[in-house]
Amino acid sequence: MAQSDTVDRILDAAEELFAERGFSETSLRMITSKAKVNLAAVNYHFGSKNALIHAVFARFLTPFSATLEDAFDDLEAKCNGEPPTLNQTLWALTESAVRMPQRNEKGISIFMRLLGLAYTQSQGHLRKFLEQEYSQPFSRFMRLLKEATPQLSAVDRYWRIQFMLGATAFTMSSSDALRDILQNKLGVETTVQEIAARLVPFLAAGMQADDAMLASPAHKTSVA
Amino acid sequence: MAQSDTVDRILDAAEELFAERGFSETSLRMITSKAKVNLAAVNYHFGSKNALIHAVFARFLTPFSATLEDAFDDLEAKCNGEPPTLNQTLWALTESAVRMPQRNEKGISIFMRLLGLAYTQSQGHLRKFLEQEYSQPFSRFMRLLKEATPQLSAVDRYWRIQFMLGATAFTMSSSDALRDILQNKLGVETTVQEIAARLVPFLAAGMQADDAMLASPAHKTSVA
DNA sequence: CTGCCGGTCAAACGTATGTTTCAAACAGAC
DNA sequence: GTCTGTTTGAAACATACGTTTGACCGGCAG
Repeated sequence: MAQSDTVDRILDAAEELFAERGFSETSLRMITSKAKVNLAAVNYHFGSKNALIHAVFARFLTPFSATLEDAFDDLEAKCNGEPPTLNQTLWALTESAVRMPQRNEKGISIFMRLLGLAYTQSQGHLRKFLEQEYSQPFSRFMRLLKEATPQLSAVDRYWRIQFMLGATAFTMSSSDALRDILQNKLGVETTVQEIAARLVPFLAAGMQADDAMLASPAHKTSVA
Repeated sequence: MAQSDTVDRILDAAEELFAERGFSETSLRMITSKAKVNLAAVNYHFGSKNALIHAVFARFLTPFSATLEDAFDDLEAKCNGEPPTLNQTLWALTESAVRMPQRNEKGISIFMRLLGLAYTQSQGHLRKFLEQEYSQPFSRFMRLLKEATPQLSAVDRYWRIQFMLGATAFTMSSSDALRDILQNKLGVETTVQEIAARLVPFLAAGMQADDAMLASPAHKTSVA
């Protein structure tokens, strides 16, 4: 699972602990004892705890954003000229995520949880780091979304994108727990891929919802 | 804004600081100095920091769950026998939330953010507290959702409820930041009520999405 | 062999945290 | 006024944290 190299052992342990417990709630001492390295090693190799957090993200996010750019290239090439549909865009994203080489069986769900935490725990430094390091693929994804939903007003699209992000980040960030619950209650096994396969139609439908009715709940009695 | 009573001043300050910075990232000294009370007052009146967190939630959640039960009562009475629709159920929830008497102008958005944090920050004690204190209205909401979506399999419904929760918790938990961004980018003002009014159709559409296509992305080229 | 250098180690540093202590101030009852 | 129980106040406590230090090790060039 882990190379004997100190740096990788630290990254592996940190990744897992951060995902389990959050950033502030995970101490360097937990990390170094799980990684079986000396406490000082973190500051020696990374400089600070914050820098370690950044490194954990960079290790996954850098190859991922490259993969994603490729997927978007392919998609746009295949559509020559026409803007890709919403479904196509969403699938390009989820497939890129799923296809990433995974360090272990938990792999992607760990990282989804980290992304969710990054958004929720208002760690200023992290948000700044992610924004200025990975703004390009993010902007591109936003542009594709815009072109795939020309019928939406800018404001509607803005909010619905937030809703999509929320459903995704939240679900993925607790996908382990949710999978376990489902396993116990209904005896069903689930993979991250299957969750994604359920999530995408949900998102696409919500994104393209027809909101004839808005603002007031006067239509409470209206149809399903 | 706040009574001169020590307990309330602590609760007000804690509520605001927790919402801004999270639980672990907010120290008792921040709270007591913002509330202009002595440090020891927290442990005197509440017993511990965790108990203070619980009290912050209870102050809002207890009256809210009562309001919600009433709303569900009304709804079921109005439908005599027939199960309420998905839209009706969702609106009953959001209206109950919006109608809660608010301590100040931030009111509900602060509390939405706290609820989001409660779910994300894996503070074991908090989740346990919420589950065993407010399980009844929660179960009732789940039952209504089930009756409003009989066409869904148990597994589908399970996941889609998670998606709804995610979109809601996530959006509300960062609703302040999102509102500010929107204000700066598009010059649009937004209230929590308006966000809810956009969210509900999104959720309803996603919940009732027709997933003829599932599992495999072979239909990548299929329609919007 | 000597000198060096990247890496590891145990120990300590300074600071911040949640909690406790105990005396002082207060309020209401008698 | 005095007594009694409750609430505040300043200070200390013990612990945990992120970070720094300086000694130590092992391989390798000269």
